[in-house]
Amino acid sequence: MSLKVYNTLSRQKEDFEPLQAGMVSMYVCGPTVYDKAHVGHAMSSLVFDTIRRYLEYRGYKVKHVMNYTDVDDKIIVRALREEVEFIEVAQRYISEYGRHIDELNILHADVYPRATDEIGHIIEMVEDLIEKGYAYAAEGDVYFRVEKDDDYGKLSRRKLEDMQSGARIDVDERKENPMDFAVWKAAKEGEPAWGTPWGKGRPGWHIECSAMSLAHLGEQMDIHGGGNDLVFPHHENEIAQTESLTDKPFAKYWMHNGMLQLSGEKMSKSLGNLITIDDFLADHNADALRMIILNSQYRGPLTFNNEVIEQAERALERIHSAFRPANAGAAGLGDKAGELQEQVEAAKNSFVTAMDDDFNTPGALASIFDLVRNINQARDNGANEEEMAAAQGAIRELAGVLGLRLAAKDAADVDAKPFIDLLSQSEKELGKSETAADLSTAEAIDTLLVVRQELRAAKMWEQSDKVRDELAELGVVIEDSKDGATWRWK
RNA sequence: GGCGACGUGGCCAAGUGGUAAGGCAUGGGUCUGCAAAACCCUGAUCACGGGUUCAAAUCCCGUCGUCGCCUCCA
Repeated sequence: MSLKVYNTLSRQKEDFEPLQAGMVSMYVCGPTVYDKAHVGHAMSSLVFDTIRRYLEYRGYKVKHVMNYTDVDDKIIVRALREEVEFIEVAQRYISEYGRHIDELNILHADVYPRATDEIGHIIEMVEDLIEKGYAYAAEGDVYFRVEKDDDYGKLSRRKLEDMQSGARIDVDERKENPMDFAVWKAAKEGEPAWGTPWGKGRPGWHIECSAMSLAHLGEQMDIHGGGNDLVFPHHENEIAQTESLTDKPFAKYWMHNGMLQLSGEKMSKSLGNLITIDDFLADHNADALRMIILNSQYRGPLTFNNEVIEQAERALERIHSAFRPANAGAAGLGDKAGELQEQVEAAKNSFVTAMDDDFNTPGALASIFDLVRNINQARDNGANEEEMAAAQGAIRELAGVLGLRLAAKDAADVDAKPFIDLLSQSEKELGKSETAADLSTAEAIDTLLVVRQELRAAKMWEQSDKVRDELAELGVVIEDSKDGATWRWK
């Protein structure tokens, strides 16, 4: 069993062998913080969180770095519009993204470097590039000299000639080659700027990641990740800059997640067809978003729409069904308990096999669903709590590797009043004296079930169904069985 | 125009040479006063056309379609 990882650089799945045995360094390009983050950003963070979790499950010690781009044109534009300092805009959205990371159950990176905190490193790097002839200053801007870089284009598989002929960019007279890109930008009046030997200015977009990864992970790293829209020019340029200086392969494995598709198009700020993370979480659980992402292979495009959200929520309910308690009076599986244990082993093995194949999360989910079925079958066959516990623990463990919380709603977080009202109403109809009004939510629901049972015993179907219907409106599902009724949160 | 990815049952989606995982939905059944859940059963030859092979969804060529990048972008 060995882990295979698809490397954008080679366009092939390769055996995963980190530079240092047992250790993995991983740098993921984070957002440019000029606006609210959308579910596409979340997808990237969730994909690499899952990769990290699995690497850790496989026993690797992972050093995870995710940067924030906190100075760029769009941030500056926004700050001017709001009449605040650019850093204020950046800080606002960095704080917000940090909150999303927790809401989405994404493990914290070891470092969250920000461009403006590392200007010193960046300037040093630009100086080095100029000194070695890989970059040149022109009226305060500094450009990378692509023709000096023999293998420029190797990541995105482009040739300089092809790009020049089809390029939609304006030819800048100051560039030696139209494809030369800025590593440093001269500041215009009123823009944030830092002093350098070639004038006041700010970093180009690509140089920050090079400088920060160099500072935090060294000259080489194992995994460099991001959305596949970053392959060119961002990552291509990072490679050009960094390898020109170090003369060593920058990242061993380049990993890119596919784009989330909303109504057939990439969700992006410029297209204006985005759903923010806040929008999504206002109506749905974080597990639902993760489920959608896990259901497809990370490299491919991801269909995102209301139907898919609904399907993911139903699929989660299915996983939750494995955690329902044993049937009342379960006799136990006895000799047959071994079968469930074998099924647990089988599920774990197929989970690892799937994940080892370039993080095939849909396959991993299939293993979990198979085990869910096995548990439910065992319950139907009379398994007791103890017999189900190990299998349920395995579901929790494997789902946890995928970052699913599977948290049950806690009755203590729900206001008891509507349930108590419903209870006294029902008791009135039954002609009973009313129960004390200081019940907890859970107690009120338990008592409602008792009352409903009395109504049913009296064949007062209309009234008993009303209790069920009204509880359903409050989010409580009642399930009858021959051993009595149980309830759960929908 | 250049580069790249993709097209699998109603929907989402694995599978990249030996006759197609999983989830959602549908229909039937068990259970049930009814319902819900769970469980059982139920359906695809893999965009289209050629070719290679004993054998292809899986390799090659072509066609059509969708999408991404080439400009800021997860």
